Amino acid sequence: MSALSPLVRSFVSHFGEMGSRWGINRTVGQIYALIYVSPRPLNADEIGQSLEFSRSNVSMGLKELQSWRLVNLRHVSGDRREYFDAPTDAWEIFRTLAEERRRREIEPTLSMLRNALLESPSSEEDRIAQERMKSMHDLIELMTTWFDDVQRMDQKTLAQLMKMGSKVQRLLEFTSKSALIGGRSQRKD
Amino acid sequence: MSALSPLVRSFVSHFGEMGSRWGINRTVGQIYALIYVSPRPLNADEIGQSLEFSRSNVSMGLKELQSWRLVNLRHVSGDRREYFDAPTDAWEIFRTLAEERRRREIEPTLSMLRNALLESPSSEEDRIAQERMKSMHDLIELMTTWFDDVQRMDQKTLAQLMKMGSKVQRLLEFTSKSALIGGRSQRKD
DNA sequence: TCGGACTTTCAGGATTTACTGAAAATTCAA
DNA sequence: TTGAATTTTCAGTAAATCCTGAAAGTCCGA
Repeated sequence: MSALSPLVRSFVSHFGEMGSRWGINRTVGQIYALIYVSPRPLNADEIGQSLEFSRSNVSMGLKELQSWRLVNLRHVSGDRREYFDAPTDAWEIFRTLAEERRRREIEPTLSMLRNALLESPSSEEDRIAQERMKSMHDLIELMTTWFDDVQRMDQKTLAQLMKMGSKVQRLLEFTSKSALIGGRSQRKD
Repeated sequence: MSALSPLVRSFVSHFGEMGSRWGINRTVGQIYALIYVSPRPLNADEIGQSLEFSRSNVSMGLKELQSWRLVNLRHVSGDRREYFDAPTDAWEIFRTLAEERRRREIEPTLSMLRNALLESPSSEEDRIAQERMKSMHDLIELMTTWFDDVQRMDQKTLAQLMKMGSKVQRLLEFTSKSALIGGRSQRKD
């Protein structure tokens, strides 16, 4: 990690250390951190030099980050090399991460559960197992549907909702009495 | 995986395969899946036999699952062995998981960011880096505070809110006009 | 306090994952 | 086309992680 300020260095190191907990490796975490705080797009050589990784390692790390949609490929005019920067809008990053994790970590399970629930249980044990799978399935489905809905909301509304926190409860109590706005009567649940 | 029904077997295998994406290992994933669908608490020997893992591996896996609070230790009267079962309430499981992930995967980063934001930037690059760290910090803090709030809500309200989905937007628009319920005016933001 | 039933620890081997350097592939200007 | 600049691939090695069996530890009834 040559020529990095102590501030950036500690940020980058932290992302390296946390990487494995977050399901990416040390290298990928550090590359992301470096790009995220960089004031301008970086090319692979710069990254490799700053972090002291081999050129090929940087190349693979960038591929991984692109697959997570956490970095953007840029071109600098008059330069053939590929430059990378990262979205800086925290909400956007969060949404991207959530989408990707959903696709990789949740959808496969949802689909396995759906299949399992089609079988007819052949024993009491299986009946109970299936019952538990169903409650897991239903919660995941509720949450992902909700997440879809939330994603469709504009950022301002979302921020307002989050800042309200649990006060939204009072609001719901009030409206359910006055029947101003109902739930989703059309949805089976 | 001896003596498991095909239904349970495929559920268990799936958790094994997904384990690494979820930040646990294959063994731990499978042990959890087995306990989750089991109609009664299981002891370590039963688990080891069903999954064909060594006794010591089961022991370590159970420790890990206990540290995630995903399994409960039980005692069966007249039996000295330790038995384990898993909470079956999906909401409870979700909350537990969210709390533990927060503690392990988010809090350390939040605290690193807080430290980094105390420094005074010694260059333009550091100033920009710090700015980006601040927006990351602020979003994480907003989300975790919101999560705390949500956790305090009862399950019924929460389910209602989620089922409403993006319709909550109309509700917020309505109330902000009527000024019935405000945001958190006391919070600096 | 002995001994057996049970659980945990841990060193070392097995497996998986990460990383490198060299070579191949691609891209583009001339 | 050619060839220099750049990126990607990949086989081999390094490192990390997982898993096991053996031994140590704990617990409790007799």
